[in-house]
Amino acid sequence: MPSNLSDNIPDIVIGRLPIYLRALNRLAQDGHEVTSSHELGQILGISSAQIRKDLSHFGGFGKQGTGYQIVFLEEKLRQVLKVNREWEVALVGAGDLGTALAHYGGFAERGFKISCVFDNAKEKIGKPLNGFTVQALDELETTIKARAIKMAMIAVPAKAAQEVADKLIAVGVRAILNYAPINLNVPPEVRVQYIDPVIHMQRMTFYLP
Amino acid sequence: MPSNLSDNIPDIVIGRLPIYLRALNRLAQDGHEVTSSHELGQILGISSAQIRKDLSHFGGFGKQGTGYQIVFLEEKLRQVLKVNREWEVALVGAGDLGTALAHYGGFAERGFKISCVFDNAKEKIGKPLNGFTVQALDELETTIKARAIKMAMIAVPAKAAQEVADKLIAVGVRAILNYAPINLNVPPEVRVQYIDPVIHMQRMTFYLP
DNA sequence: ATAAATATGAACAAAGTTTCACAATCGAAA
DNA sequence: TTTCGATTGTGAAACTTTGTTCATATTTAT
Repeated sequence: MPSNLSDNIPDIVIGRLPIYLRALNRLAQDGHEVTSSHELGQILGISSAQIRKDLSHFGGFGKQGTGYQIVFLEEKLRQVLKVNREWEVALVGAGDLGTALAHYGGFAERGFKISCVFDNAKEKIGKPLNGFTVQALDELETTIKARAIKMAMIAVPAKAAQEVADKLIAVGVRAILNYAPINLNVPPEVRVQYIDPVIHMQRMTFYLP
Repeated sequence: MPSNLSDNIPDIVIGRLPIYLRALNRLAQDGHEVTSSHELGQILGISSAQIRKDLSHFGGFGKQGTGYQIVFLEEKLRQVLKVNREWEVALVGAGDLGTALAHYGGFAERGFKISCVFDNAKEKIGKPLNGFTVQALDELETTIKARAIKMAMIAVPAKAAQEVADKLIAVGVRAILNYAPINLNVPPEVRVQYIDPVIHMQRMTFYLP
């Protein structure tokens, strides 16, 4: 009898759900209506048993003999992941990277709406950026509290990242996507995900001759 | 008796080494000369035992009672990861993302030199981009083979990514950093790492109230 | 010199994750 | 209606990863 209520699902399982969701999107776009754990596993390079076991944490979404209805499974996964609604996201840092993130359409498309941008450089404050006005860091507290924003992206230099994170957490942010190449120290109720492309590159060179 | 020779080290261990290296860099920059598994663990939120165990796969780099000499350990980790030299990298895709990647200084700084850029859009080919000239995809084979390039980044739309990957692999690339939001099908001798920021965001919303 | 404190590396134990294997179920076809 | 092939969901087994403990080595303080 599986349950949706924090059954203490392993984090590694949660980490695979967005990948399943992305593959299902693609299958649906390509006109498929049903799929199977075997087919999904083929696409993703994961065993079919693992996919079935992962999904079974949240309920029986498939039909024996048939497989999974793609749109139904997508809907269920969106519910589980809480991405069946729009999330407002604060962006801190309006340098090259911050600017690129503000312009990237993929966030809004998939439910994450960047809704304010902060920087502390005088020459950037007040400038328009893809529909926003870059705000001073001083305004971070007011803006984020007023909108009850819970998610943020950090795109500032490494030496400023911890301080920015502390500020964000103090005003209620609970999930941070950190592009600064540094580990953040955060309390346990705050989630952090890291993106540092060099780390990924260094992880691959080990296997090269 | 630990060995550097592919002792079949778990990939998860390899994945942590770049993170150790990044933290060591930072400690060195801050003027530290030695550290301990305990201190590193504090910084990274990892147990000290795990750090010692990970490192012991490659040799005894520390001194009992003292800890680890930072520059020595950095050098050893660079050797293990094969990042104690410069790697040439091909970039495919000169759109917004590709352009941002070409301009990002962090790759060259840490040993990954983007040394050619490809796109198939007529209006981009021949244009200068941070010191390179954007080349047509037709020239991919000649250029990559001539320079014996083994690493590439894919920054093209999802629908083109698999085809690009196939081309790259055919001409000798063995490690791919894929920014397209799609899983690539590759032979076992090729490593792929994925960067899709939305996936990271979706992984965090599960834990939000 | 000696004792106390610190820290590694290795062996062992515990916890967590993945795979296996199969009963139960479904839909289609004879 | 019965049979057949396909496919799920799941408990048990196998495997991987993490954490604990301890013998030993080094440094520092007395």
